[in-house]
Amino acid sequence: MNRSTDALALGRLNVPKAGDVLADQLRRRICSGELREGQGLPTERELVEQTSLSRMSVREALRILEAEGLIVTRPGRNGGSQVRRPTGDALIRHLELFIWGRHASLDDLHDVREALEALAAEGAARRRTEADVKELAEKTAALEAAVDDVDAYLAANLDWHKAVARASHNELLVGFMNVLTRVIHDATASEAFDSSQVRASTVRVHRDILAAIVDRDADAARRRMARDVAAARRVALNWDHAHRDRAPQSAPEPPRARPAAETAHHYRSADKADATRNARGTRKRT
Amino acid sequence: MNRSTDALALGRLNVPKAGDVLADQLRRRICSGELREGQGLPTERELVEQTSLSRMSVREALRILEAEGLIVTRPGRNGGSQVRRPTGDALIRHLELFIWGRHASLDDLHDVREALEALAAEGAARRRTEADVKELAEKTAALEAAVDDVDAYLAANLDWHKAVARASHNELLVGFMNVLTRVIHDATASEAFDSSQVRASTVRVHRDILAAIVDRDADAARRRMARDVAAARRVALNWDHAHRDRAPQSAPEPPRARPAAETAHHYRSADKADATRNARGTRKRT
DNA sequence: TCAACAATATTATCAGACCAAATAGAGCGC
DNA sequence: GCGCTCTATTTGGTCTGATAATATTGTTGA
Repeated sequence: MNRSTDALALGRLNVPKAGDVLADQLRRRICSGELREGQGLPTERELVEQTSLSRMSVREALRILEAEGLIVTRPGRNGGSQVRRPTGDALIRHLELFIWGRHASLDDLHDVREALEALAAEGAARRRTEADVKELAEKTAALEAAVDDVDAYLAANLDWHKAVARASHNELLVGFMNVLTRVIHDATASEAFDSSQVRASTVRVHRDILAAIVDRDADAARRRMARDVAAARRVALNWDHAHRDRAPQSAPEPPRARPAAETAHHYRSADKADATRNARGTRKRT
Repeated sequence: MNRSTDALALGRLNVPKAGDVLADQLRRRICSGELREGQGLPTERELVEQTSLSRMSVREALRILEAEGLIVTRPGRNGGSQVRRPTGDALIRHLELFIWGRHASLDDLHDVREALEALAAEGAARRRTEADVKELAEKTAALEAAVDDVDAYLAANLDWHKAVARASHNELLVGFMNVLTRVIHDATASEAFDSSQVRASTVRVHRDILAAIVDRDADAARRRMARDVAAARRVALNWDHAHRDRAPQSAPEPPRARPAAETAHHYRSADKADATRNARGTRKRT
């Protein structure tokens, strides 16, 4: 055939759209510090004038930045777009999608979670503040108090692990752990923890971990946390293997390899920090 | 004042826009498996008809999903939107923005990476196949061969680490490591590894790790990998501290703390799989 | 003084058109 | 028949202009 079939093979040539390039430019200006947090960005109509693009393309650019968490934009008179530092929320959303896209098996998820939980415990032992200790003590007490109610116990447990991650003062770790614990939690039948003996034992281990964090004993914290998480994994997977035949809840047949991790893990309104998805849009026209 | 100033304080009430709710709905349908990879999604005009929204809102929804990596959309006759599993690219972008926003987190990033690399080495030692060993041996040899060229060495190094993750047969881990190594690589000045002594030592360690993986000695693999990555982190950060005063390339004063992570981490055409951002848009009107 | 109301700035949305790109298929020459 | 080109059609990409919703600000009257 004609030449250049092998050399210079530039596949699929991604043509950027108008909104994309504007978003790129604005993003660069924001990240370079030229536009600071707080009030920034011209109004849409000013941008239209400056760029000589259409309103639509300008809005697309703003929408992209908004999805990235770089700006928030409000309607109304002193409205417009303000520059923001991205919080973890957007990152978490994308992490969740990423995990979904990988069809990771529950085993894989647990492996990664174990590694990160251990890291969190270690970091917490190293960098905890007094306030962290206070919070962790409270969460531990709450966990003990909830030991008789399976669902309350699971929620408290989730909460406790998140608090440990926070105490490590590693924001990235907090984000990863939030997502992982949530996905695993959603994919795990709560009946697996229906044994009060299991729960009591976990509470004991958690108290030991807390002690290690208080003592700033990073090594003990890591070891104990690793054991705790591994135990939880065994409990969950054992139950899962024993009851594998339960009815799939809604999707008729997730035909991928490992159905356990596939079914239920998207958009649960489980715990805190889920306010973004609440407001029901009751403002469509007739 | 009037009542409800304290109780029922729902602040800032996030009003979702039309495009958002459509995007949510489509996302749910995609993630539930109702829409599968490959051809999917109706055309824009069909969606307009079905939802009785305007073309603009429909396009906003599609643009959101596209930014999330869930769909790709191509113009032209058999064009339209295809469902895709998100690759790491979108996640990489958001991770970079995130660590830009929390300016202290290059350290955090390294912490997480250390934990995951160790896990990868351990998993590789446990679950490697003969093919994995063969590939790892090749990559190790390539690394040795590239020891004299800094850039080639760094690329080979990246490649080697990815191969280890693959050998662990944990899809999630592979994805995470791809993302993390890429972000760290982009944020790290290659000059930091300008010492051939450092490189030679790293090669030696890598050979030891490979030996441990071949022997299925998970513990040794984990330990050695942890040491290797920690050493690399020290090298990078030391260089960073020593050269903190170099001129920032364009922005007059990035007022945040760590300029190293600020300058060069967006849109690098470093290694493979970066064909998406090349095409220069030369199609604006007169 | 202050509460209701009008003016206004700004985003959100709609509507309809036209442009550009990619493919399918007809037509044509060999 | 085979392959090329050219045209028609489908589809996303963009523009224009107008209207609605929303939030702030100023004003006015009790």
